[in-house]
This record gives sequence, structure tokens and C-alpha cells, in this order.
Amino acid sequence: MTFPALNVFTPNALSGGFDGRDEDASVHDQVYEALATLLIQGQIPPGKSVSLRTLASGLGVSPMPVREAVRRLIAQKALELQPSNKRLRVPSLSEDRLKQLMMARQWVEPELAFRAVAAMTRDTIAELKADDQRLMAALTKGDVDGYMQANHAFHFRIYRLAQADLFLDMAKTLWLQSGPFMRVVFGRLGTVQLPQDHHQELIRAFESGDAAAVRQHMSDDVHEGMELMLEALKR
Amino acid sequence: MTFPALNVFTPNALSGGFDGRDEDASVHDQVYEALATLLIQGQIPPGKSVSLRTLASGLGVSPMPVREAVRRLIAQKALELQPSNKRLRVPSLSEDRLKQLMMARQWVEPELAFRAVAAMTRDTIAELKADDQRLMAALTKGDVDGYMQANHAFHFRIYRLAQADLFLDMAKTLWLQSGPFMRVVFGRLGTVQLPQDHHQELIRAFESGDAAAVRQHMSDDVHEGMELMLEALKR
DNA sequence: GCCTCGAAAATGTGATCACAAAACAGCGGA
DNA sequence: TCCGCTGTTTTGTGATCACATTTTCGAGGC
Repeated sequence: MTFPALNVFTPNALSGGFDGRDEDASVHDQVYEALATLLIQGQIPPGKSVSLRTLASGLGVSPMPVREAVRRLIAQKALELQPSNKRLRVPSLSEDRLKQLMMARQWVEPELAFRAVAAMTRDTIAELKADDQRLMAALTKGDVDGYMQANHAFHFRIYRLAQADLFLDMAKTLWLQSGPFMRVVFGRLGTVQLPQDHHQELIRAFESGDAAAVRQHMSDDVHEGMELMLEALKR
Repeated sequence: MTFPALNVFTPNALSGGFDGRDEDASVHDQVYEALATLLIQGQIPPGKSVSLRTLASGLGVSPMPVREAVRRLIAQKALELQPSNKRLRVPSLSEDRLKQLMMARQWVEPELAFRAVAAMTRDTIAELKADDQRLMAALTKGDVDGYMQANHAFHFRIYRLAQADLFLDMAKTLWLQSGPFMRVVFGRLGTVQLPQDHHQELIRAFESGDAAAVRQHMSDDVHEGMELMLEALKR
């Protein structure tokens, strides 16, 4: 399998990020957002080693802001410095670590969804439906990257509504850590076997304002996705 | 009230950290450990603004490794850049954020304690008892800083045993965020009114290998401490 | 064809410089 | 005594340089 990896970098590719508003953000922040998006959507495979200068020239900036962005990502365990080399790398997941990730995600993400119920609007529900349609379209096209992106958009559109910064950050960190491996697993399985997610039920629960159901469906959704990864890891 | 703050910096004060092993660690890591310890033990008050160059000269290094350490701490929300100024500061806690901190700590720390039961040894229990004695001694002496330090040592001696890196990192991040405010509250209350913690019960539960009791007592301990902070914040 | 070795390139780390923006101190005036 | 202005200092940010270590890779020998 080949990864698009860092070819996405056209000179001055800085403007990506998940939500497009950057305006006067510092270079450091733009670099961070760019890298974080790549990682969350799994466009850099686990074990892949990256380098400051390569990233920097790929993004058209000096190594300095990249160093700070990378430091941040290391703090979130989205990147790691191998102790032998001191060289930069996307971490691989052990079974133990994956289980912890699953537990943490299953704790924080249902809570976020629960809190989002009160703030949910008709407009956001429409956007969620659009996300879900993009997701289904990607599935039928066999477009794993499209699936990753739409799934990410769907979930964090909900989480942002929860008005719970700390929990939101925790969720981001957890996604940063699971993204690369998730992409590998889903890519290996192919879109046909991808989990029958619970997005439809989630949307319906949001529409009826049933907070308990929202929590439950989000829990199921996270559980199913992570369970798939766990099985893949054991083989 | 006065804070010892950064006067603790003697030229080349780098060697602190919580556990003393630094040997060949990079300057960046040493700076990070030094700052993290200061923050966790609340030796820098919330709202206090710090500066890269001040920290750097206080630690006897160039601003460069400090920048990276600070970036890391910002990622953990142990420091923040105020958006107006772009100036560096120890964050203050809103009631909302404090509640999230409490929920997160009450989820992750009992889990860590639970997992530590299997790995607990007679030696570690002895060390825990020593920590608790230092804690009690600090209480009777009215030594708030000593209390903070002993409490930190006690808890993370347990958490390190759990062999759960991800959860351990989450706990560290949460302590980094609560440390400064906790120090203020406990300092204001005075050591006399400090929570009657559950360390004794915890130790007994560890001795008898009762994992369920360990989880429960840790939950109570965290709850009581955070509840105290919550009440203080409301006033 | 395969291995070994050594020069060249690349990497992370730390220090230093340059610059614009913000904070600060001190002075003059009301 | 208090307010407002101005020149100085301090701040974060980004770029560049220097250096030790590691990786890479191609030439030479078997």
C-alpha cells in the first residue's frame, strides 16, 4: 500500500487545518494544524519517520516553527522521538496502548456527545447529515481517505458543540494517537468491511433531543471502530 | 501571600524534576521537568505571567530549549499564551473548567490506582507510608508547600505502578492544570482545614490487595480535594 | 555477487541574531 | 495628585548558524 504521505505539500501548503480559519495565526500554529490534520486522517503511517528539515521545506518555512509544532505533537504522543536515534517518528500502537485509547475514547466522547445535545441546532444537524453523506459516498467509492476525513468532520462537529474545552482537547489528543493506525487498518480491510457505524441513529437521537440515546450511540460507535482495530492488531 | 515562584532558580538549577534521574537528558527535557514540577506543586500562582528569557536566564540556558519546553506545557494547558498579548501566563481556572478537571481526574486516577494493585510491593507500600508521614508532618507544621510535594509524590508513586502510559500522561496533564490553583486554595485555607485525605485507607486497601476498595478510596480522595477547590472558587 | 569501510549528506539540538509589537518607566502638564 | 505622552526595555517569533551524531551510499576488495 502506498501512502500519499507528504506529497500533499505544495510550496506554501499552509492553510489547511480542519476548520479553515487561520487568518493571522502564527506560522507555528499553521504548521501544527497542518501536521495534526495529516495525522488525524492517517495520511502518515505508523512507524514512518519524518524530519524537521523535510517538513519545513515541504511547508515552505524554516525549521524553527516546525520544531515547536513537533514538540507539541510529541507532548500529545502524536509523534515520538525514538530514544536510540533521537529521530522523529509516528508511533506504532501496542495492544496495551490501543486498549487504553479505547477506554479513554469511550469515556470522553460519549460525554462530549451528551453535552452537545443541548446546543444542537437544525443547521448543525443538516451539516452532520452532509458529513454522513460524504462518508457513505466515500464508502461506496472505496475512498478510505475520504471516509477518514468525513468521519473526523462528523465527530468533531458534534464535540465542538459541547462547550467543554478540556474534554475536547482530550478527544483531539486521542484521535491524533489513533489516526495513523486507524487508517492502516481501514485501508487493509477495504471500505466494504468498514463498521456499520451508528451515525444515523446518532442523528435521530439528536433530532429528538434524547441525550441518553446520544450517549449510548456514541459509545457504540467508538466501541465498534476500536474493536475493529483491536482485532486487526491481534492478527 | 507571597510565592517562592522562581527564586528557586540558582544558576544551573537544572536537576530537579520529580524523580531525580536526568543524567544525559537533553537540556529541553531538564527544563521541562523543572517547570512541570514547579507547576504541579503550585509554586507559580495562576495568572502569573512568565517570560522565555527570564526563565532561560534563571535556569542558565539559552531561550531555545525553554521555548520548546514551554510549547509542550502549553499543549498540556499548563501554560497559556494570552491571545491579546501573546504573552505567556499560568492559566486561571473557570468553574466550568474545574468541573471538567474533577470529572477527568475522578475517572482516570481511580483506574490507575486499580491497576497499580497487582504491581504493588512491600517496598512501595513502605515508601507510600513515608510519603504520607511527610505529608502529615507538613500539615502539623503548616507547611503548605511540603504538603503539595508529599501529596504529589504519594499519588504518582501509585500511578507509575499501573503500567499504563496513556493514563499516566493524562493524570500528569490534569495535575499540571490543577496544581497552581490547588496551591492557592490550600494556602488560603491553611493546613488545618486541609482535607482529611484517604491515604491511610488507600494504604490498607493496597496491603490487603482489595482492588475495589483501592478504586473507591482513590475516587473519594480526588473528589474531596477537588470539591474543596470548587467551593473556594465559588466564593 | 556480496560485504566492508569511509566520505558525504542529513538529522536533532542549542545558541544567536533580527524584528515588530507590547509593556514599562519617567517626565511634563493639569 | 493624577493623567497622558514618549523613549526605552522587554517580549514572542522566525531565521540562520554551529556542532556532534547518525544515516546513507557508493567505491574498493574479496
